[in-house]
Amino acid sequence: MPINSFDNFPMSWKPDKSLMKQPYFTSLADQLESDIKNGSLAPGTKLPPQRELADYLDLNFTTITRAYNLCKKKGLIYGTTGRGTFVSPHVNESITITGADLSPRCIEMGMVSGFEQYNELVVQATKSVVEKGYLNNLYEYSHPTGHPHQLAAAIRWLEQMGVHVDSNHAAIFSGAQNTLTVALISLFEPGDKIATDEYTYSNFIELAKLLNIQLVPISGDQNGMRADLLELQCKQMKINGIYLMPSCANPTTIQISLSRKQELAEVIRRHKLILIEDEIFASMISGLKNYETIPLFSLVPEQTLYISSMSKTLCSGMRIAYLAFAENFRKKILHGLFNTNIKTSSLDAEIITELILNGNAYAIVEKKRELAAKAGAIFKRYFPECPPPTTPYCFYRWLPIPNTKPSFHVEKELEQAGIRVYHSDRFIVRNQADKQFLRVSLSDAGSMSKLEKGLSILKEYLET
Amino acid sequence: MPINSFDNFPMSWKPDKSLMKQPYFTSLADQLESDIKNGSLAPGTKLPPQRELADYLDLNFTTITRAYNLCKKKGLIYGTTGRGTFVSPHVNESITITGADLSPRCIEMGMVSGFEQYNELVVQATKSVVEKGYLNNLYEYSHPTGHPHQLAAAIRWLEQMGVHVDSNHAAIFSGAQNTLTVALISLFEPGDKIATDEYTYSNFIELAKLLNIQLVPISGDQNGMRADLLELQCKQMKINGIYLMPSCANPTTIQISLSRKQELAEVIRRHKLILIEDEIFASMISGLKNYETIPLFSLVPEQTLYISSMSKTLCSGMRIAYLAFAENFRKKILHGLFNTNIKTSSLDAEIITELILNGNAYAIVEKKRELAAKAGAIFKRYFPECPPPTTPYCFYRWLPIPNTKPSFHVEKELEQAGIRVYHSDRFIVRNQADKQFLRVSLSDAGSMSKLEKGLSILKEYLET
DNA sequence: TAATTTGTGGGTCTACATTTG
DNA sequence: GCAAATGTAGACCCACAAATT
Repeated sequence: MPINSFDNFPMSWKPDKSLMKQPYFTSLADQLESDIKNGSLAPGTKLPPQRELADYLDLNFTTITRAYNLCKKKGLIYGTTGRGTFVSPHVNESITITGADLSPRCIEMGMVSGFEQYNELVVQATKSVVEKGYLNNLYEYSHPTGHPHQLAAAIRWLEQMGVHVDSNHAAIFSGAQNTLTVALISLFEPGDKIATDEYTYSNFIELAKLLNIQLVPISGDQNGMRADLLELQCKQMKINGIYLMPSCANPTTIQISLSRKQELAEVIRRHKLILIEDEIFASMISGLKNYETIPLFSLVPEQTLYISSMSKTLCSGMRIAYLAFAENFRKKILHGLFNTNIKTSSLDAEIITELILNGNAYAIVEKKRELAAKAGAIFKRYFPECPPPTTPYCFYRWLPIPNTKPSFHVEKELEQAGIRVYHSDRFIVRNQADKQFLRVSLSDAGSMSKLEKGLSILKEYLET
Repeated sequence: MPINSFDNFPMSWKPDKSLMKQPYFTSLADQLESDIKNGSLAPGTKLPPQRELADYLDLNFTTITRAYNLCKKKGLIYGTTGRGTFVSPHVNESITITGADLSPRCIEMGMVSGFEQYNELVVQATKSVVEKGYLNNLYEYSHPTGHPHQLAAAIRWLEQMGVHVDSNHAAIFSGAQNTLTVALISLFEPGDKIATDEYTYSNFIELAKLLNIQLVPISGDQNGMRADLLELQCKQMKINGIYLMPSCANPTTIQISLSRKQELAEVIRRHKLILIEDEIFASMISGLKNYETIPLFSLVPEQTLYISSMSKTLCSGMRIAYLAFAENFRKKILHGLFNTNIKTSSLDAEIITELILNGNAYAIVEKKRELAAKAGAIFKRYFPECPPPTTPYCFYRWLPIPNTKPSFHVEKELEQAGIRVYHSDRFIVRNQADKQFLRVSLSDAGSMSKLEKGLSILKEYLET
């Protein structure tokens, strides 16, 4: 997507003077919003500078600032001092990834919900929970953060990820997305800023947009987000938090190196950022000798929320995630939990607890590792030139593609060809990127042969 | 709580001039916040007028406005043109009702989770779901709004409440509070205003506070919120939505009469308010000849979200609620659902579905009616002078008490005496009230004899 | 009823920081 | 490395509306 290169001669956007009425700034913002929404202002377009528009409309330029601010709050545009104001990417399409509406003749390589082949073990756990005969207790209203024995299992699980907390500093939530929601609502205000990777998980981008929280992208390299650039950005503006997926960034598959973690921790501490450490894949590498990892939680415990999702790891139908938090977040997080969810399904929590206690959780992880390795090998056969993920057992790949077609066309054409994959534009936090990628899920095709079929369709598409 | 009657001579609040530094408005807001939080400014206190403070601090008065605005956004204070600016009620205590931390020797008459005696039927439903052998399907990631047969059951249930929608206009959520969260996030912006009764559900008050949504209390009478006052308020300011619990307001037990519903619907339509119709108890009276009720949803369908919670009705351990919505909310609501929850627990949804399909949902409702009637009769024996609820089978009572002690002392003293009940101050939306009440839950004592014990403790306490 | 008090909303001015050329 | 372009932030002024006296 080229930035409008005519710059401002003539003005890239001319509001209709006749529609302007007091209050001017809302009137202007409304026009801008509708022109963005109806498509006459495409993502990436540079808007006229505030002073120029003010001149044109015969207003003080700070009135334009106010109009732009309204749209900025809605995530429609963003501005950089010295450079200008631009229409945000994907303002019109929702980039949310839901797994819904897939045509039955299409192979799923978009969604990453994580190898459903071993749900049978979860079914078994369900049966054994039901047979134990204490369901009645679970069905009463109590223990909104989780029943004591459920929390104990959660803590045990977290310990294996290197996160050590007691039962007053952990709680059971309804899945990772729900945990993120509560975290953002509880600890941030509308208008706050959170640093993220340049590419990050689409549903987090959308959630931030919903809550009027601004994401500030920080560039990174093969070791993860660059700490020096984070430091720089923190000096420039008030950044309130940072969102990271250290063991396997979604979608880029980058794992943050230990030394980078230490550098980042330093900056996080210095600028008092609230760190949201979203670990969907930590369990895949924890316990592996060669991939020993330590959570950022252990480096800056007093500022970190550590999220361990069980949905991808164990079973996507179970909406369970564990959150570990420090004492200074305790009151706010629990307050947020009570007032947004009241509590998590006791039954789901119990089933996951059963899986942890009877050891099958580990069996599932082990089997998913095997599947991930197998699927990864297949992928490598088709795309040997694709840079391999820094993390082993990653459930998806980040495939560079030629920069020829408008991003959403690529998705559509591939869907017509019979596979669903997601384009890098869905994951982009702010600016339009110069490179393009596809996130290729290896875990949801349904079988290895379907995966293989899907990859061959993809390869053929990219070669023509 | 008396409004500070010294008015402003000397000023009720003097910020420390030496602490003022640029930017003044944040500096001032910070001082105000900390003085409210540390208790030196009590709820209800009238703050100095903006111009007076400005004079004192040698600033322009709109700079004070900005400082006040910051605190207003946080819900710490509120202002009325012509009258002044006041410290909000319960700024320091969380009024959230969670059911947690009840001392074991205390009888629960605070929480209203709703007669857990029939959870055995839910256990049965769980077993039969497990035996059916299609759990594997439920555990895969699909149908984020609910599986088709689950939605079909939901629609059937909603129909019995007089709400008619198709499967594209209903979705399954993780309980009523979660539905409210998604509704507020999806359809409102920070700073928006929602009209409510003068007393309303505490967790809704807290949720609104969390999301920076302002609640505007509208007075009512025995037929519910007064439509003329709503009209008046809508003319005065931009109100974006309205929150009602028509069949049984929590905590006041008032049922909105049919004619009042029609008047309210008229105002709601005229001012294009988004109506959140929260029906926890509709199922208790639906189907009863003498209490026929029609939902506001049927009067202004295009502007209404109808929430039917299953947690209180059927089983509080099941986090399931149904939401019915009109086409124009569809996109936003589903977008909100996907990005805050991803989806609801399929297992919980399936169990509730099973209960609806096998008829036991109705059996549970019928049995809870009996319990509610029985508990109500006991209550009447102890407190014959307490005005009876307009709704039959209400799970709690709204008991007027003498206006002698500071509100939260009453709760504490009663807890020491052996019962937990909640004081009306917890439910108050804005101003301090002149009358005081207790909300007395009849449904959670555990047994009728415990309830009776609790009521006798309460009676004794009130008589001394 | 008119005058006063008080809060709200919107537009303007100035200082300043960052990016770009 | 400086000047110009450009966005950001804070304070001020004025018009106005509602509540009080």
